[in-house]
Amino acid sequence: MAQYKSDFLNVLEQRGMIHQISDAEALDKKLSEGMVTAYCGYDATAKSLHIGNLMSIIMLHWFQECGHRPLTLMGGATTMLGDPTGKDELRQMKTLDEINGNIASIKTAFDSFLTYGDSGNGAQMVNNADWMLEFKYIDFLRDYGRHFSVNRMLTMDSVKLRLEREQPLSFLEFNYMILQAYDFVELNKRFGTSLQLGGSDQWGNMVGGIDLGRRISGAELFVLTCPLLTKANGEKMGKSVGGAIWLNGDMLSPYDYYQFWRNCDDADLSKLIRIFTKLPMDEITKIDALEGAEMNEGKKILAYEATKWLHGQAAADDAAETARKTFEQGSVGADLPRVEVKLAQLQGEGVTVLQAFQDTGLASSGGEVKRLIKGGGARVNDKSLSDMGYVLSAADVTEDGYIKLSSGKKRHALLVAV
RNA sequence: GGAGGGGUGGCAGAGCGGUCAAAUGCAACGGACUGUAACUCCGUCGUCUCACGACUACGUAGGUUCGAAUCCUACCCCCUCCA
Repeated sequence: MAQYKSDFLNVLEQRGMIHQISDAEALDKKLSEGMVTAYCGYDATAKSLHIGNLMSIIMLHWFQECGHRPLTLMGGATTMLGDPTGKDELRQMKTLDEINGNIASIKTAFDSFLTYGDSGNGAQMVNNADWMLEFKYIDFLRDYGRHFSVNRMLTMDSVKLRLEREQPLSFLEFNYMILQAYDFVELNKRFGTSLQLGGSDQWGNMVGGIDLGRRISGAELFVLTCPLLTKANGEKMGKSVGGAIWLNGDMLSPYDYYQFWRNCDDADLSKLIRIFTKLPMDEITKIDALEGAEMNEGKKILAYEATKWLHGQAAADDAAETARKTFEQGSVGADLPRVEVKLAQLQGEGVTVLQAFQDTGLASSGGEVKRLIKGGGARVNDKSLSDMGYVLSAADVTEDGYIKLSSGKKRHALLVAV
């Protein structure tokens, strides 16, 4: 394991977050000599970032923690181009309003990891729409286009692989690396940014910025990538029952977020806890030593710490408590998803389980509920349900005022009588 | 602009006039086993009824057929080669 002079690189190294560095030695030197400004770019395609973006945010966190200044670059302009990769006929171009709304919404997650401020090493949020929307095509080509060799671009993995597999590659996409390279140079000009962080899949584009910087202004720029987050079995990480693991609480509840980490593979625990919690290394080492069923304790710590970091202590406590009650006591926690029903309706015609399971989001169609019941995975108040025509009535409401519905062992929801 | 190939379920990828709601793999969901793990095994996997059956689906719109994802026409999109 390499030893670095700078705190930042040492921290990342310890936590297994370094994949490649453009010039490790020179960067290390620079970082140890004084404050450096670094950035990482994010798309504003959704209202929330997801777990795939989290590692880079955490890199920025440590960066700031080590006394440097992080910038979060929102791709306000680049997002407007839409993601051309999708095969959908209607590649949805986002409107400026949508994008700006997304950006505002996304920022809430950053706040958990970075301290924004104008002075010292306060983090700053910037938006490439501020400079890109005004581009004049001809000027841009003259000033920057000439620095890019198509021959070279064709040899980059992102392009080469696509061409080899005979996959379509639009001109738009082909330009992405140029725009991204330009961002780096612009940020260097505006903020003295000299380091770009990102995922290893971005390496090619990021390095493009180094070259451009050298040609345009002779600036010495660096790039550092983190490994791509994959599960031990090689699958991409970041999906759960409901879909993507969003960082915003209104897109994915803290409880679900907690459960996501709680359910990680044994083989990933050690890796994840280093990256996604800020536990000191000596505690992490202890957790590394856990074996077999003991690892569940480690996973609880991972889940708790990761949730705490993102959603705060109170939310993490609630999530942990709900998980404990639900799984260890078989009772009910406050954080389980709940849906209201009118008491009068329960007393009257009642609610079919078919409907109830759909209302609570445990199933998306009547057929799915039926299959669930057939397979023996549906439960009402923890009692296995076999009658698919069953109608919930007031009699099913527990003394606490709800009906607990479960799909399998892990997914629960409450129907609350009001 | 010319020639050819193609658009099928979340993805990949068969089918090429009826037996196709559409093989197979992956993903997903449930069950068993467990440690709220992994592995393995079993079941499910368009909607509605769930028993039969009905309906909607194979780029879009028409057409030919008793009958089409499969044939024809037009349109849209993608790919390859030539110019």
